[in-house]
Amino acid sequence: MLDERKLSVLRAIVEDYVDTREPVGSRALVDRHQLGVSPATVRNDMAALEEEGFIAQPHTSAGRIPTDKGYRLFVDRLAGVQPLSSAERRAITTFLDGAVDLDDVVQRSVRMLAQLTRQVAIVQYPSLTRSTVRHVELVSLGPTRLLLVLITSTGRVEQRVVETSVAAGDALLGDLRARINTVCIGERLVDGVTKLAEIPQTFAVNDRPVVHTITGALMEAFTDERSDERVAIGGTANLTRFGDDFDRSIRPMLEALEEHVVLLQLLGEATSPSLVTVRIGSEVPHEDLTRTAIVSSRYGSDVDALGTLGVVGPTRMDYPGTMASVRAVARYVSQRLSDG
Amino acid sequence: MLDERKLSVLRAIVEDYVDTREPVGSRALVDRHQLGVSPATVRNDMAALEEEGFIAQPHTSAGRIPTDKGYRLFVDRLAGVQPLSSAERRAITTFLDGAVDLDDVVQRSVRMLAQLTRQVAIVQYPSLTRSTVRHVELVSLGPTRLLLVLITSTGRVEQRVVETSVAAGDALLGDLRARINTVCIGERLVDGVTKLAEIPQTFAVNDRPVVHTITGALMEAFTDERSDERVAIGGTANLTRFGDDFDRSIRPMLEALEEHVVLLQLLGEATSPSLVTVRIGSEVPHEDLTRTAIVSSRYGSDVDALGTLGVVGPTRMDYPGTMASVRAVARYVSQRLSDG
DNA sequence: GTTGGCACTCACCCTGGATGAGTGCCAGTC
DNA sequence: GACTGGCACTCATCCAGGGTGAGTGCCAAC
Repeated sequence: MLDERKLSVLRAIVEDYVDTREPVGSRALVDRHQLGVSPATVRNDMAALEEEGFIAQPHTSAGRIPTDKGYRLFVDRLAGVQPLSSAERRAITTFLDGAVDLDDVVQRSVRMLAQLTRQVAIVQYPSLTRSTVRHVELVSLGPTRLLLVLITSTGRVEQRVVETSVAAGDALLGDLRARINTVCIGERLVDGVTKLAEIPQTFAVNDRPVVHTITGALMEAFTDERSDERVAIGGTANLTRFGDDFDRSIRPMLEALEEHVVLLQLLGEATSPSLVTVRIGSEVPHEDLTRTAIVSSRYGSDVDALGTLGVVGPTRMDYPGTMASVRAVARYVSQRLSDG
Repeated sequence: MLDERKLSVLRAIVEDYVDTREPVGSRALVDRHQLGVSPATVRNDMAALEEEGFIAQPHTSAGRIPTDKGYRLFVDRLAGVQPLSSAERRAITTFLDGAVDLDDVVQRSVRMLAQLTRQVAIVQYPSLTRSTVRHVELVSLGPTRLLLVLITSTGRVEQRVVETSVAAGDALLGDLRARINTVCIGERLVDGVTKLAEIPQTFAVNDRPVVHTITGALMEAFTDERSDERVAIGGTANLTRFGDDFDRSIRPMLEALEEHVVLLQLLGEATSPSLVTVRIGSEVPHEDLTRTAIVSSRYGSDVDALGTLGVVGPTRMDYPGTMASVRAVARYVSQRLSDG
């Protein structure tokens, strides 16, 4: 039903449309590509492709543009993997190597991704619950006031202030600090919680209430879901590059991008690391973004994803290039965060 | 030269133009305001105001719009201070009280400000160098690897990884940690640096190189200027509300907003806390933002500003309302950060 | 100093015809 | 049966031209 040449025609249409932003006609197609057939033949193929729903006409006397279904086929079957240039690889490495801490890594990744793809980039901060504990610190702020500091292997720092009903002595605090760290360091936060729960029992009955308050607050910090919701966004100026009629819909798109929770849903459904997920137009589960495509990838180790990153752009985007960039940055971030 | 009525006319023009986004003519003016004179008289006043450069005509047969100079006069002399409604005050307090840590305070402030003013909001993270030290922690990551953690009174956390040439024993580290904290806690970071510089001499000669490496890295963290450059932005979707011809210039504006360093320059010139600074159109020292106005205020104690926050909007904005919102949020943030 | 009247300007809107890219269909060719 | 050239048709886009009306500046009168 879809022979080789029809697929070539579809590929050519996608490529030209991505390039020129204009509906592509049969004549232009044979001029720009070596299809070896006449415009009339291409027209027949186009009619067939339209019949199948892969391309459409904006209006009667215009050329064709790919539909979401067309892009989908293009991505699944036609897009060759286009590796990054070595210059681009170098740029990623040198720019991101300059980061001094986690915030910096995330910020720079967003910038890099936005610049490489010339689209809106989104990077989720590494999930807290799936990170491992590097260190827990208890800082006394006053007799009954305590600052809890949690440092994860990915470099995230979380803090909480706790009020205890009675003062906790320095000796007790030191003891507790040591106990917590021996038990938790290297554990994933989800696992650390169960370890923390057992700690109070190992203390003298008198001390248990205070210890319980502290470990309780720490357990809360370990499992705070809100902390998993942090994202960084960059390259919003590229929204305007979408062009033409898209400018009208910038508003809702910007609004959607500010709704970080929504974004995370969109990104969250990406599959395993090293795989790049593409969602196109109507496949995007958000009303205001049905005219966009989302290219995303998880980062982290293969067994345990830490977070997701990706870009949002017009369905008319350079899929092979974008996918390559997203994959490259995801790989870099994975590696960077795994060895601290 | 500018009698009372001419000023009223200017005020009326500004208010109507802000309201309707359209050049305002003499008839509309007398209809909407109780000026007590006829359109013809208003026309004479308008001619005088135009002569002085406070208003202008987009084209011959159109109404008048205020110039930057006109807005300036409006802000300086005509804008009554418009206090926030008690509902708005409550909204600010309850929403911001829910913040759990510094990141949260900043994020929520940005959102609040963007929502109140319906414009693009910018909040600078509290300056590191002007904050005071709450706690310094040394975490051993390996025999010669150390994680330095600095926590400030505003809740900022900075971290650095240091490699030492020789291993630092636990006793030494404990000693050093205690020494650093006794000396630095409560000090502003700028002052802490000088205190840190004296620490190595108080240690045994053998230990000095290691101690020196550590305090050196810490001093660097204390004075890292890049850390002062963090800002949060929100409400970019409101850019599209600028309307009309502004939509064209969204691109450069978004780009300017992504250049955080530039933003800080713009904000940085704000004066003391509790005062609100307004820069209008050509007064804004950035090429791509000459069609915008910036309303900003410092936050922090009166003697020592910690950072700046504000909004960027079209010169055609509700100055009294915006100034009130900016002042209110700045006050809240000042108070919130001063008592941790 | 203020007002009503009046001529004038000019952006904006609507209309209608010309233009041309692109299509679908069909008869003819390999 | 697949491909091709020719041809009539469609329709968005562009451009010119006339009408409309908001708003002004000026002037004479109050």
